[in-house]
Order: sequence, then C-alpha cells, then structure tokens
Amino acid sequence: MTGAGILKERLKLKGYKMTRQREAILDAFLACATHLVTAHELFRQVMVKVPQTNFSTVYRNLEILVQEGLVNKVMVQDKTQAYELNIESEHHHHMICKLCGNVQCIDYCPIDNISDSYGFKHTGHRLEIYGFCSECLMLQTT
Amino acid sequence: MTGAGILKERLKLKGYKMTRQREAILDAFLACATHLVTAHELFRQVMVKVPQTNFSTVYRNLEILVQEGLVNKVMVQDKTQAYELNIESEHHHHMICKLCGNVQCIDYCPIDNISDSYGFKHTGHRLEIYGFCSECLMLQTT
DNA sequence: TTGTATGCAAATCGTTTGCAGTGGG
DNA sequence: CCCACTGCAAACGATTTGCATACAA
Repeated sequence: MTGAGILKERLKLKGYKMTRQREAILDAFLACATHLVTAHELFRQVMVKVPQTNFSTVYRNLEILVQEGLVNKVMVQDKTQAYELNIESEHHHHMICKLCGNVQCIDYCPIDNISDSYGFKHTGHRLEIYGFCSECLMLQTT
Repeated sequence: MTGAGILKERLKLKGYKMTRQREAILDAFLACATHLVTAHELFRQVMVKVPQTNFSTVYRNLEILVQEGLVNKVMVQDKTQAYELNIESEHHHHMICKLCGNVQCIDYCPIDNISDSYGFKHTGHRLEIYGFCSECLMLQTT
C-alpha cells in the first residue's frame, strides 16, 4: 500500500462504515488529489465505478473529510469550491494559468517563517500564483 | 481629490453613464475597498444612500468593474465571493481569523521575486494567511 | 432622442437538508 | 439488529438573465 488507502484507514479508525459509494469516492479522490478537485469532477469519476451514487453523497463525504481534517476545502479565483488533500507531506502551492486554467503545483514556499506577526497566530496559509504557463506563452509567440 | 473618484473617472472615460445607483455603488466600494468587500456588504451600504437600488444592479456594476480591470473578483476560503480594488499601490495580502472570520491586511509580501520559474510567467498572486487573531486568542485563554 | 442602465421577477447553479429506506458491522 | 449511510426531492443562497421601463448624455 503506497498510502493509497490512507483515507480509508483514517475513516475506519474513526468508526465510519465503508460503503461502496464511500470507497469509490475516496479512491477517486486519492487518484487525483495531488491537484485540486471539484465536487463535480469527483462525482463524474465516481459515477464510472458506482453509477447510482448520488451527488449529495459526494458532498456529504467531502464534508466528513473536511471535518476530520483530512482534506481542505479551497477556493480558487473565479472557480467553484475545490478540495485538496491535507497531509503535511503534501504541502505545496499552485500556479494557475490565466489563459488555459491549468494548475501546476510548486513545492517552493516562502511563508514558512512569517508567522505570528501582528499578534496573529499563523496556523496555515494559501498561496496562488497567477500568470501564463509555458504552453500558452508559446502559443502566443507563434 | 484623493483618488476617491478614480473609479468614476475611469468609467466615464470608457463611456459609461453615471447614474445615482452607479455612483452610490462606486462610492461605497471606495469607502471600504482597502479590504475585501462582498456583494452583500456593498448592497447594504448602497441601500443607505439610494434605497431603491436593486441587487442585480450591484452585481452588474461589479461585473463591469471586473471586466474593466479596476477590481479583482476574489475568493476567501469558505466565504462567498469578494471584491477588491485592483490598483498597484494597493497590493497587499490578508490574514484571516479561522474563528471570527476577521480579515486584516498586511503589506508584507514574500513573493516579489519568485517569478518566472518553471517556465511560468508570473503576473500576479494571491496569498492568504489563516490562523487566530489576537482578540480570539485572548478569549480562548480566559 | 437614443441606447445604456435599472427594477423586477424568474431562472440557474452549486450546495445543503429532511426524511424514509438500505445495508455495513 | 441498529445506527450510520444513502437516494431522492425539495430547499436554499448566491449570482445571472430577459424584458419592459427609466433616465443620462
């Protein structure tokens, strides 16, 4: 197990039951959780494996993941809500192309030691970098 | 003029007509645009001056401001859409309290020279710092 | 006068909720 | 068996749109 079952394990430990729908949702989430996932993308993927799954089931399970702290609910500019894994080793930020909307991850993080200025206790942060990805840049110059 | 009329001027130059509602919306926006404003906050403020103003008018004007590049449409985690002035001199970031939701501005910006790595052309960014504000921290320790 | 801007009401979209039935442990 | 989980349908809140009217230029 490459950690692929990490969400299932955590939920089982917490006493959650493992239904077909939930399992499909967790699988689908892990399959694409290196980047941001919307509820709709997730729903679409889940439907492939467990076609009767209901949209509200997806939302309810996402909400459980958020409440258990396993997943962050996240907003990307001009988009709908998205979700990402909340595992320390996964800390990273995003570069978002303003033309094609493509999202790249970067490990670089300049915020590590900004904490606790202004009497504010820093527990986390979110950084998004906007611009143009290399593909779109090339298309423009041709 | 301290720049208070900057939005009006720009829109007039572009050929937009200046109605009472639009004027009230722009005034209200400028009055609180040092921080993030939601459409609802704005609507509430506009209603004080021009009570018959309709919600869709507020939305339509915000959309115009966004399209003219004068305002950024922005998402803050777990909140609804918000808007902020898009003027260079206003560049700053936010610290958002996870308890009371209070938003503080910080001028500090660690991102100035991250640009253009990974073949990505950096044109802008968004940084939000989450944690607990001093008031909430005090309430917790008492 | 003329076309832009507005008010109103209805539509739309994403998300949430109540309730009755299903099924995992 | 029992309670958590699901499906369904309806509610909900934020935002958008169509259309007839009002008003700035």
